[in-house]
Amino acid sequence: MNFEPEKNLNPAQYQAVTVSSGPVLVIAGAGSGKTRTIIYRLAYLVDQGFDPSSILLLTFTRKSSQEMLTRASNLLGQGLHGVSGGTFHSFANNVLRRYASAVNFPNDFTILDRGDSEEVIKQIKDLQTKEKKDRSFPKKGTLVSMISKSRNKEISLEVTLEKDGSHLLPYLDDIQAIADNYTKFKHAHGLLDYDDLLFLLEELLLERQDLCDFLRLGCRHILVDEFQDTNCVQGRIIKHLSGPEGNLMAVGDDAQSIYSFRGATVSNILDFTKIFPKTQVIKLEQNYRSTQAILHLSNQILVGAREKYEKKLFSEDKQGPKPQLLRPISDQSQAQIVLEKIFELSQSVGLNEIAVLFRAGYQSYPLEVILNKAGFTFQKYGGLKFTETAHIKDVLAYLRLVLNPSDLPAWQRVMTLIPGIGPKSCERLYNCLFQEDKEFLEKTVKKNQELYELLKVLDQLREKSKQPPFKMIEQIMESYRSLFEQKYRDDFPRRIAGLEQLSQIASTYSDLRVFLTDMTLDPPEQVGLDKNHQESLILSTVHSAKGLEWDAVIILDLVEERFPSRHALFDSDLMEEERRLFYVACTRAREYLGLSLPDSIYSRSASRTDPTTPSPFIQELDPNSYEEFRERYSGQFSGNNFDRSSSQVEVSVDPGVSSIQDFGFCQHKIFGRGKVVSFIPPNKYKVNFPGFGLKVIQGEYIQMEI
DNA sequence: ACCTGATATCCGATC
DNA sequence: GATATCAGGT
Repeated sequence: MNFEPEKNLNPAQYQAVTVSSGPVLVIAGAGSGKTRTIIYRLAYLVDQGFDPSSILLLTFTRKSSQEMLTRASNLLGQGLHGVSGGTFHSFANNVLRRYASAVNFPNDFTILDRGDSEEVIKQIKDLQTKEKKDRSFPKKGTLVSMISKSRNKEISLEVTLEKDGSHLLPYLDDIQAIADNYTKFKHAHGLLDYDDLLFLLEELLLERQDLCDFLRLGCRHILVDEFQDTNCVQGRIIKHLSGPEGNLMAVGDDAQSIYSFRGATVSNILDFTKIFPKTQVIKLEQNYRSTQAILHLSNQILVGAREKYEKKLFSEDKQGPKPQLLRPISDQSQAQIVLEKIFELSQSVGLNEIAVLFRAGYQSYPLEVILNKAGFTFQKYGGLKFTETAHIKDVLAYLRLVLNPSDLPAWQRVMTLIPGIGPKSCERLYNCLFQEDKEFLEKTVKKNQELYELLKVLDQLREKSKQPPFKMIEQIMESYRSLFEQKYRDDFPRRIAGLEQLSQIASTYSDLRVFLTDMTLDPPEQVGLDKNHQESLILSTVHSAKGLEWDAVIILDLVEERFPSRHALFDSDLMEEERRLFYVACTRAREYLGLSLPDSIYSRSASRTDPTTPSPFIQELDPNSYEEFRERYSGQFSGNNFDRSSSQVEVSVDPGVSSIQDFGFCQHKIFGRGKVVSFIPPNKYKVNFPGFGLKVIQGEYIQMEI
């Protein structure tokens, strides 16, 4: 047995692992062995004789909770059966599957994913705005975002719009009405979206003391990972569950809070000690992951951050090369240069130890094309999920109807596959299903062989709802195939492969309900083409890279309007979050960090190439903390071209291409001290003020520091 | 009345 | 690349 905490942990980690009870807050800096600490904590609790089934482990993904449990049981040499682990949403789901009826909701509800919610919203919107055809009316995606954001942040729609989309304020009443109807609709059809899962769980805990007490038996020890990304309801749920004993350990890092758009609030961490007065705070400050050079650069990013829990990350002197600032001429050549860099890196580290990170899913597109051409296998995290493709959703909709016949969105999916049936006919048919008067239904079925087929299959499935899910998929495929062929004539083979994969995934499940829940709550990432599980490069959004680490990391598009995202440019809170996001990205790297900053970017809307402005986060860095490499017009980018002084010279050669210059800091009467980022002729400056964001200011209003 | 196919606009991250 | 609307077909 190798469970020897005193040997394998540093003093702070050891303290966190063996702390006796009561509320504990662990502030764990990036790479400080946070996962390791949680794993040892789990093992320790069981080793101390606590019943595994009284432990609840809440993590950000199900995968990470499973991994932690496996590693903990390896450590102990005994299984950890009975520990409940998963995300907040999956925990809520598990409780509500049993007790939703206690708060007046059917136990066999269907969970709506983002796309489902959008469909519902769209219909409500169409119904409401029948007469007007207003082109600037918010689209379904925007509507869902706003409504969800208002719920997650627990502020009114009005305030949400004021803060995040003031141009939509004229539509406030319409949006409010849509939101209200959306709630009614979900209730009428037994549907819950992600947010509902949490709020309904809270309602249950509040209103049913008996159930709350019962559930607490399984939560004598609660461990919450990534606590900085919990929102208000999640905070309250934990408080209810931990009860008066408060055996709660929250682990997180305020500097890595990157989910404010989902209502996550750092105040859950910052106010923790107020909510749980007897809290012990333990800080893990030793970084084991990154080299000194990477850590040095990353720490600089946080220098300008506004509010933070004081902590100082330090590391053993782990040596390594300076981070590199790669400066391709365009975003197109960026793909080429990154490919070459990957190739170079792959000589010394495995492909699966290299990751390319970016702010938004579409930014990896040019790189993906080039990687495919070059025959590199890669896996992409973030972006479109496997279950979000139309044909997969079609099949899942059949299955949803087996469990919840009042799931109107699912009916619409399967019925509108049939030629001649659109949303309107579907709704009429749907109403017939639940009414005495079946005339319209019978008439349509007689006329429409395919509809008859569909209903027959669904009846068969419902009769045998206990059979394994993959069997059901087989049956569905028989009737679905011809509809499918008509609908997806163009890229038939790829989609067929997807359905086979779905069937394969399904074959690992015996229960339909569990299968469907996992597909919405924890969908498989895009299933790659590499069947033999060969090691492959990782492409990932920064958000999806949370908690992961690689030997080599390259970050794309460190350019204003991309990273930081355009949305954040003039909102100081969002700007702070972009900063933390960049911090998270950099601290994923162990040995090599590459920052790519293209000088120009192709804009599809204008169909031309525009010069870029370097990201303010790059401009704030001390130029000595990285090495700069420029792509030459004359030939391919290579390390031999490296010439530090040349970057200054090239500015005069090509004025269209901006360059990084150190303008130093300045003072402003209102905004305080800020980093001057660029000079805008004739006499303005762009300045980044910590806490206020990027501002363009007249020269006479600021005072330069010497 | 309702469904289907063709053309202008907008683009964030996730459970 | 998706979404939203408009025009033509049953």
